[in-house]
Amino acid sequence: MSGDVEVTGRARPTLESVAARAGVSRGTASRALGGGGPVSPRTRAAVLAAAEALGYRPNLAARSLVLGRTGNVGLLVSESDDRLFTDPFFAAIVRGVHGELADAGIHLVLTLAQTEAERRRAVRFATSGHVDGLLLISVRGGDPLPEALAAQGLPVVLSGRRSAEPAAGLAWVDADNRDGARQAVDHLVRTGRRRIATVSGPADLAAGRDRMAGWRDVLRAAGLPDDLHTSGEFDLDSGHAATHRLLERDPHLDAVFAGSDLIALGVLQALREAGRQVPDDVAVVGFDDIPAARGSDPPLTTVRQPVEAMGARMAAMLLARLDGTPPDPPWAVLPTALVVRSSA
Amino acid sequence: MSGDVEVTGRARPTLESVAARAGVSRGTASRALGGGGPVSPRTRAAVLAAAEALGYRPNLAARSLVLGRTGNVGLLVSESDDRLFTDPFFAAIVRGVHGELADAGIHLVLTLAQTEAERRRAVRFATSGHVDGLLLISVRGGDPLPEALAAQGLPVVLSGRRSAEPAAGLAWVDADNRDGARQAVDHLVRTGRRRIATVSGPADLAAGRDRMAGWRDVLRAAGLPDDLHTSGEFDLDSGHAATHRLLERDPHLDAVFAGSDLIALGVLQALREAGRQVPDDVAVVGFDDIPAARGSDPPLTTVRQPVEAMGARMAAMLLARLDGTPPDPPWAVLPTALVVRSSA
DNA sequence: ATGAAAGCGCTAACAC
DNA sequence: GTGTTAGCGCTTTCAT
Repeated sequence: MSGDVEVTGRARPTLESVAARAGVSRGTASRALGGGGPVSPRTRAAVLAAAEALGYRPNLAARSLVLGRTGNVGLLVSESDDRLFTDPFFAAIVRGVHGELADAGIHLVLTLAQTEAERRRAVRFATSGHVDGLLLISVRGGDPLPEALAAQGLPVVLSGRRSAEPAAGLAWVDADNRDGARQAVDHLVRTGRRRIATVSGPADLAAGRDRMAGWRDVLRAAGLPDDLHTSGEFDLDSGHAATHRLLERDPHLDAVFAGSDLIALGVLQALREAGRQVPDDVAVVGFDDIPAARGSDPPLTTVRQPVEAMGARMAAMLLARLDGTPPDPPWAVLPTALVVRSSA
Repeated sequence: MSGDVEVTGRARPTLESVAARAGVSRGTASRALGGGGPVSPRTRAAVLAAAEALGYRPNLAARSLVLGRTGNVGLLVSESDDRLFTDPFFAAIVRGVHGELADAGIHLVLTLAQTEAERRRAVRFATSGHVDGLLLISVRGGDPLPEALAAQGLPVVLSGRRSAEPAAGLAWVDADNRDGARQAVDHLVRTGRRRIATVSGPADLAAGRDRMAGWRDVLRAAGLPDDLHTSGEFDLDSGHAATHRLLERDPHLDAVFAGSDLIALGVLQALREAGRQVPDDVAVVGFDDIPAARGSDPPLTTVRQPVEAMGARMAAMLLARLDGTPPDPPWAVLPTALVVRSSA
């Protein structure tokens, strides 16, 4: 080959070259472009024109070095489970977060932490000065990571409920899982169901616990038995296996509240195998409203959570904190809503 | 409140402080920690100990400023469609990409570009020196973005087939969509189907076109008619509506090859409404193997593509390019595989 | 093998 | 209002 023809032959223009072309000093050019200092309209116009002509883009590393801020926030997916990768939750969170950050000119740096080694790397990353703050997704109950990070002085916002008095520098956003579950089970009770089981998600994820608690709330209030429950992962196999166990314990159960739509799909499958008609013999309600929920047979009644809005809210809370106005209270609970289709 | 107790009271240790503690100069400390220069074992040990004791983390902005590299690569999701957000494709790509980058100590900066305004912002971002290279996801056929970016001298790798001779600095990775479609339709033919329709994805996405081409390949080779095709988006409604149209055109069709699993779910729904049994009256094959594919009634026969591996490969190609060894050829096509369940 | 010094591109404090 | 200057923290010659 005839050698690398370096297309970017001319080096990127610096503030220096812009200033030179506009016939001013570097400091003035800096003020004209971004800073708040006083600049005459004439000069400003000249600098802007020069920058435009040269195609000037500020060097972010240099800016970040002097400012002590990076203009980045991290999104750390503490993914011990596969949930994020089996439903579109992750993508929706990202979309919400990104929308909010982009408006503020902040960039999103993504980090996954599945293994223990990756977790250590993620901590190093978060404390390396690469980001000004951190968003944490899918944190298990006893996980010390958020507090550890916040203790380093890094602003942190989590998805998923935490204690009502989070540590300093720590905030959280969650969907109202408990109320969503109540709506779902309430719907079952009002439509005449009496033996209502639940297949809930992992007990060490707040979402799993809260959805089960909502189920129990309604049953107790209605004076109905709350003995039919099993928990597992948020996936199809969990739903499938659990339903067969439940059916053995009580062949006459007439409803199942599933902790997620994927679980619900497994429930439907098991009910088919057991010869039960849905919703005639057994009603089924899911949670999440994933796209495939509309395509099941029958289409799934489920609880929708505002995932994208949750992402946006997390980002907004972090930005507020970075602006020096920590949100008070340092948490937010977003409403969920029942979507009634044919399965219940 | 009693004032901000700045927990990070002591400023972050710099190389200077490490050097001081080790009793050497800043330059020596730098060499000991990372650089390749000659350092005596004694000195190196002293510097390492000092760094450890101080909890030293290099300032990335400073390093990036002097090195002219950022240690970041961008993942730009040029999402004109909703596909990434309705199936777990996006998450799997991210996982693959991240795994590869993390090993190289490179960070992933995520950018979405849905609207025209966001696209402009994304271009500014990509050319702002914030990233050393760019990964592009979900690019439509005529989109000039990749070439424009590559022309700026930015190394770019796309997901999805491009011309066989991509522009300089541009590379791509794709699944073998055409072959996957061939496997699917071949399976239909071998199991006795004769009126095989397809509901394909968008014609301006290579994946959509290639899957339809594979369908046609097999039908022509088998001397079967290839007139039953419609195209739409990669979603459930497309599949649903298209199937009703197809059924009108030929009530006797005995198989449908769907361009995605979500389409296939819509197809199943429409077939149920039309009173057709699957697979007895009509066989259905999907594409992607999303988690919900196992939960449909009947479970979906589908084509699996190695999404995570595609992400990893994209990242690997970009890293190679950044290391100065551009991959040759500048593309990769990864194999797909038929997963037979009950729907065909 | 080590120290001194230059400089990456930028902002902000300080003179004028 | 504008120019000058001093760094931000790091890597890398160049001497020694």
